[in-house]
Amino acid sequence: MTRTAAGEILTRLRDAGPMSRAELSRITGISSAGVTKITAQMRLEGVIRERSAAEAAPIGRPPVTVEICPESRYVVAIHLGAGQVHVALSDVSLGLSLTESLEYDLSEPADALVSRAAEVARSMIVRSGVPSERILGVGIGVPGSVDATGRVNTHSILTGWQDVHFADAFEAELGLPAVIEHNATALALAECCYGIGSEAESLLYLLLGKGIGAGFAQTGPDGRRNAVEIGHVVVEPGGRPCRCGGRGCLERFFSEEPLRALVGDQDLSRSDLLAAAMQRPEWGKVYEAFLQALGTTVTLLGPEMIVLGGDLGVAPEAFVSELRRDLPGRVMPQQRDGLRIERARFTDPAGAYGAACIALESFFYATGPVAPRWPLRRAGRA
Amino acid sequence: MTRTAAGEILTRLRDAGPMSRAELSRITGISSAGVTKITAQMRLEGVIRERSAAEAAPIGRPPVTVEICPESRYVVAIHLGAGQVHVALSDVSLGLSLTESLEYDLSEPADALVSRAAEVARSMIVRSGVPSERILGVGIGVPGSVDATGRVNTHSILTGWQDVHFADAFEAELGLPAVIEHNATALALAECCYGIGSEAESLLYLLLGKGIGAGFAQTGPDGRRNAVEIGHVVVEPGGRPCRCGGRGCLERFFSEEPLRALVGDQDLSRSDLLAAAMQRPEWGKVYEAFLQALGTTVTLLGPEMIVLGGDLGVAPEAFVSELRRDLPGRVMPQQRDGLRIERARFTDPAGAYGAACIALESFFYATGPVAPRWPLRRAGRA
DNA sequence: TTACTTACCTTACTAAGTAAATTAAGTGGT
DNA sequence: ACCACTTAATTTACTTAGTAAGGTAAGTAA
Repeated sequence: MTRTAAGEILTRLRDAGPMSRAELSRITGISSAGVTKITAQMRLEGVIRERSAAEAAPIGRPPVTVEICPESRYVVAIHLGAGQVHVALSDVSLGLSLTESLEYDLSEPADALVSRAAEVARSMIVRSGVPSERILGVGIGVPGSVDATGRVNTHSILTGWQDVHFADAFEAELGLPAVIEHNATALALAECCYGIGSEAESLLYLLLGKGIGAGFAQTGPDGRRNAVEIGHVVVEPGGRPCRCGGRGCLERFFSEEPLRALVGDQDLSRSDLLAAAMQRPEWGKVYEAFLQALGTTVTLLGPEMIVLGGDLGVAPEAFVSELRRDLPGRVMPQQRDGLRIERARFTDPAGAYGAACIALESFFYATGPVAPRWPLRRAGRA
Repeated sequence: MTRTAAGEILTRLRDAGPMSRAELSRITGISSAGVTKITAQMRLEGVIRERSAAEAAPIGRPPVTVEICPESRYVVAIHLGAGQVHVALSDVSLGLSLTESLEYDLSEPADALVSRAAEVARSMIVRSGVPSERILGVGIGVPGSVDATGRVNTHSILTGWQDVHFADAFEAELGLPAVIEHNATALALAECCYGIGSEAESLLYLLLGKGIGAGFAQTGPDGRRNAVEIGHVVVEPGGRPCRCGGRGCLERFFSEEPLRALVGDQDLSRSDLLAAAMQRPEWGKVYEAFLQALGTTVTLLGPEMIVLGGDLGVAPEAFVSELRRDLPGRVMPQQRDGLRIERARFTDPAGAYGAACIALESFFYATGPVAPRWPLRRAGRA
């Protein structure tokens, strides 16, 4: 979706690392004059800097390498998880400088939650000492579906939210532009751009927690991204009823509650749950259901990589190696060859990384539906 | 993916019908000055015309309605189906003025087929009497996967083609720019833009023929489209081997060959096959497999409408009504509510409509990866 | 020193739009 | 008949984001 030459240049510098203006011109197709002009502007804005040339070519004028200044701009990341909110401040290389979390009750009204999260964000901004004009915007990750404009949370099963205008709400609270995205989708993009999937063209991010969800992301201009309701793929037609209204959904087999029931231990930490479940005789059926749903998802969406996130990111090595062994047999040969299965790189406040990534795409790399905000002089004019 | 204001205006005139410049400005957000300038250029080019105003508002200066001239430009459509090629000439409203078909053997080399198809296209262009500068380009529908650039047929199971550069080949043959797309995907877009799905935001096109395939299309800027390998969704793990390399794929249950085996009649026409199959006692299992794969596909992709194409487009009414009754129970409630199931509007040389649509998107409405070609004066300068 | 190569910058230009003011073409009140 | 009012369309002057062409910078090699 990269639209402007400036966004294209920044994205290349992020993905391929520091390089000379000449090389930028070659790989982007932008004229060298254009690169000069745009990089000059960016240097004025403090967004990129020159670096004392690396290995010069043996001939001709040695190139000057330019690189992104990670701390030149920041975004606020707000991850609304199941009962927990993470707020963080991220630089443009997805480095989180401050993070904070807060608990909430799933029945808490959305607007009350927005106020509390915004208060945390405000105090964090103050504490960080980052001048406000360097903070470009807010990215919000939500545990449910998002409309096409990236402003409304249309539906969240877990909390019961319906058509909540989170972007509007946070913009009003913080005075910064905001975008929202589905949690797993945001994480898919984060892994795709900055994490384990940076070499892959497309990726499916699997998120196991209270439920099981997924997101799909693709790099490049016109790279699409979308939520994937893998938790509600039917793996046992006519099976047990699911909160989604269907029957026999994957989530009724492979998510916290059914796994806990399988293990029969309510005190086990969630990260140990999978290891314990794998010891049970009934595990085979659960694993088969998971494999079937995942195989179908890969067949239909064709990702080059599967990234295991949430509790799957800390799954026992046996689980990962079994999956690497068994999944290829469930997908088409063309997909099978290149298919990689990896653990997620971003953990801990994983959702905050996703939310930050979404904000960066929109407000810094200019690949989202919103105009970039880093040219400060233009923003100052408004 | 609409990028230029000109493309945006044309797309609106297509989707919402003729309207005044003022209204175009309002709904697109383009300044009224811009609309004036752009429409003036388009009128010069002969692409749009004014119409003696419709019902004027009771107050203020009466608006002048503008509309697209369907016969102002043409594209060549080439549909490469299973053993049959359709070549057609289409105006910008997807009206096919000439169509022709030719048979080929599935083992015929791709380049020989290109030559023969191109020869048909050349003679058709001559016969049509359309001046060559009004023919914008070629759209090619292929029975397999296509790379991201819209130029290479990476893989076709039916014919065994691998990495065939159809766009390059037809450009060389015809001297016109070319784009390719997966057949079912092209048809999805055609139904979405001009056919039964014009009110829907997104749609899944199901194509039953020798195999079963599908395509997904979404309207609007950033509207994505992609092939959907529904035929290779596994509906019976460990089942009968499929030519794709997997086992128990839907295509082993629900496509020409297995249906014919079910009915036990080799002479039945393909359009009567489904009706005959529905009478057999084993139909229930086949239908269940279809329902399961389709339900999962809808869950994962979330289309607003399902369009039945190919032999499904002429399926018995009983089939369609059963599907309308049974499918909603297999998808999530949010998807269930708005989900519509309809027969395709484009039949006969259906694939040609798809191919034409793809060409129009790229070369006229400027929503594809290629620059629009309708401004003749610019093209003349090159 | 001179020739050559590659990197980068400057100038002049163009494409594609916008904002603000102006003109056009109707209605209805007096 | 005339004028206020409204909406539509156009014109003018400007802005933004680039490109093309050519010049300058900074090194190596003979």
